[in-house]
Amino acid sequence: MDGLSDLYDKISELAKRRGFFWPSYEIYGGISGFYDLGPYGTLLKNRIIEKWREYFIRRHQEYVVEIESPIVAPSVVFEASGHVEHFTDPIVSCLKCGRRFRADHLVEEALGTSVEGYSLEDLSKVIREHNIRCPFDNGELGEVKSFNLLFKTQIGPYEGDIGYLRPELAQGMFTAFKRVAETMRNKLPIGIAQIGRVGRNEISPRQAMIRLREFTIMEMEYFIDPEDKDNACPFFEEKANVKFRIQSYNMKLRGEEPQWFTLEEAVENKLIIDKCLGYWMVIGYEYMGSLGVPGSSMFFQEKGPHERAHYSKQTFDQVVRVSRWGWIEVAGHSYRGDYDLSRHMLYSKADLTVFKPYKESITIKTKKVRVDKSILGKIYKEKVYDIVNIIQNMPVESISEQLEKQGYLKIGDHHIPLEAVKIEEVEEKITGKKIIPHVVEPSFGVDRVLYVTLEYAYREKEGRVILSFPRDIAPIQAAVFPLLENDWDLIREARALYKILVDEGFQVLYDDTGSIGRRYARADEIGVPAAFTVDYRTLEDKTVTLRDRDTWKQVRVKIDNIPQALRLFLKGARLEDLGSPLS
RNA sequence: GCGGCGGUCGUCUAGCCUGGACUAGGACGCCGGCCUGCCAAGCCGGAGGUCCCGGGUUCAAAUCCCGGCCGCCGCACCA
Repeated sequence: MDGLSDLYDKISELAKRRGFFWPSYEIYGGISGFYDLGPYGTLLKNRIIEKWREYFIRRHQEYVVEIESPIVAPSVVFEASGHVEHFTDPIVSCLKCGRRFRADHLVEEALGTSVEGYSLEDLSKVIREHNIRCPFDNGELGEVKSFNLLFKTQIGPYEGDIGYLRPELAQGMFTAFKRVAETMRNKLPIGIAQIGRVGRNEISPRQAMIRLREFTIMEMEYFIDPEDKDNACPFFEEKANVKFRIQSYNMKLRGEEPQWFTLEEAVENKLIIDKCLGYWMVIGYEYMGSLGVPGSSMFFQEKGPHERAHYSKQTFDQVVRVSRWGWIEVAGHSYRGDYDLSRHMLYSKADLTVFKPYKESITIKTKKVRVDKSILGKIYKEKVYDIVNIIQNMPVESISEQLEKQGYLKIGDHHIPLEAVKIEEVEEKITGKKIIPHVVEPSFGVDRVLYVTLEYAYREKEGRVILSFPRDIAPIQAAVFPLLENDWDLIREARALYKILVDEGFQVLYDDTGSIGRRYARADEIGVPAAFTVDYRTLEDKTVTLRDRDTWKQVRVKIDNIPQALRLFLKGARLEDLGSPLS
C-alpha cells in the first residue's frame, strides 16, 4: 500500500460521497456510535454475509444450521449468561477533575483486599470511610454508580419486566439449543449460526465503523462432545496443513512476533487447546482471505486470562492490519466450554443435555439396599421416612459390613434389625449417558469486516480511485455503456443488454452520460469488476467489449455469451479466456 | 467521562487570528445542451450553503465569548 499510509480519511470521504456508509441521524447533528449503510454499502454487506454463509454454513451443512432469534430478551437470559453481572462496571468519578475509575479496582488497590460481592453502596461507604481519593489529583470521589453496557428496555407496559438488547448473538443459540438439537436428531457435533444485530452501550465509541453501539454480528456456536473430541471436527484433516500466524499469550508477554504454524502444529503444540477451535480459526482465516486480506496482514492473538470474557477458557482475536489503527479485531474465536449451557440449565431448570448412546449398552451389577418398611413401620411409626432416607443415602458397603459384623444397623440410637434391611444384587443396563456439550465460537463483526474489505480493495491508479474488490463480492457486478452519449442505436442496444443481465440475476449499472472514460472511472470507483461497452461494431456483429476493472484490458464477447462469460469472470476466469482480443 | 484540535455547497477546501465591501469564493462532482469512435478531454448553461446547534457581546458575527452536539488524537473504557 505504498503512499497510502492512512486510508481512513480517503475511505470515509469515498464512503460518504458514493454511498457506502455515513454517520446516522446527521440532520439532527448525529449521535456517536451509529452508522447508516448506503446503497452500495448495503449491497457489499450482503455479499460479505453471503460469503460467510458459504464458508461457515453451506460448506458444513451436514452439521451447521442457521437460525434467527430476537434482539430483545427478558432479563433472566442475561442474568443466566452472566452479562448482567459481568457486563456491569462500578464506576466512580473524581469531583475535581471528572476522571472516571473502576470503583472496585480503586478500593482493591488502596486496601489490598478483594471487594468481590460488594454492592454499590458498600463500595461508596468503603471509599468514604477510608478516604480514598482520586489517584490523579487527590480530588474527592463521588458516589459509586453502576455502568452497564447492556441496553436496557421494558417489555410490555409493566415496569418490572426488564428486557435487554442482546450484546452478542450466542444466548439466542443457547436458549434455542434444545429445539435445534432435536431438529438435528440429537447428534453432535451441531453448529448453530446466526447473523443479526446487537447493541452495546459503549462509554465512548469512536473510530467510525470500528466501534459502534449497534452493529451486525455473524456468529456460530459449534457444540461438541467434550469426551469425544476426535470426532468433533470431521473436517479437520482437510485443513490440517493450512498455515496461519498465531501469537500466543506467552509469546506476547515475551514480546515475540506472531509466527506461522500449520493447524496441525498449533493443535499438537497445545497452542490451540481444541481441534475445533483451530479448525474454525482456519475457516475464518480463509474467509477473510476471500475478501481480499492477505495472510501476512492478519494473525490470531491469544487473550490473556484477565483479558478474556467471563465465559471463555481460551480466546483468540483474529486481527487485521488497517492503516490508521494498526491491528484491529475482526473476529473472536472462543472456547466457551459448557459455561453457557450449564448456566441456562441452572436458571431455567431445563435439561439441555444431549443423550449420548454407548456403542454397546453396558450391564453393571450393583448392590442395592431394600428396606422392608412394613417391619420398620411397626417399630418406628412416623420416624420411618427419615430413617429410610438415611439408610438409602449410606454407602452400600458400610451397610453390609455393619450387618455382617454386628447383625444390625445402627442409625443414631436405633438398631435396625437384620431382617428389615436386605442387600440385593441388581443388573442395570446402561445404554448411554447425558452430556453437556462444549462450545466453540467464532464471532465476526460485519461492520469491521466491511471497513477492512474497503481498505484492502482501495487502489489509486493515474490519479483515479479504484476499489479492487475480489470480483465475487463487488456490490455492482457489471456495467453496461453505449460508447457515445447521444447515439440512439447504441443506447437501444446497450439497454437491451442491460435488461438481459438484470433478468439473469446480476446487479448491473447502466450509464450513458459523460465520456466513456468518465464512465469507466465512475464504475472503477465503486468497484464494478466488468464493463461492457456497446460500439458501432456491435450493430454489425453482435459483439461488445468486456473491460477488466483491474487491468483496463478489453476483449470482444458475443452478446449471446455474455451472461455465461460474466458468471465465469466473477468466479475468477481470465479475461483472455472469455473473448477475442481487440484488434 | 477528561484534555488538545477541529466542524463552511454532495465532496475537498479559501475566508476566521486582525468582526464590516461575503450577495460566503474556488476546485471536483452533479444536472441540461453542444461536441466526442474506448479511459475523469473541451465549450456553453444550471442547480446546490440554516457557515454544526443554541445563547451572548456588538451598530454589525462564518469570524469574538459561553454552553451543547458531532468528529479526530491522547487518556480512561472496550465483559
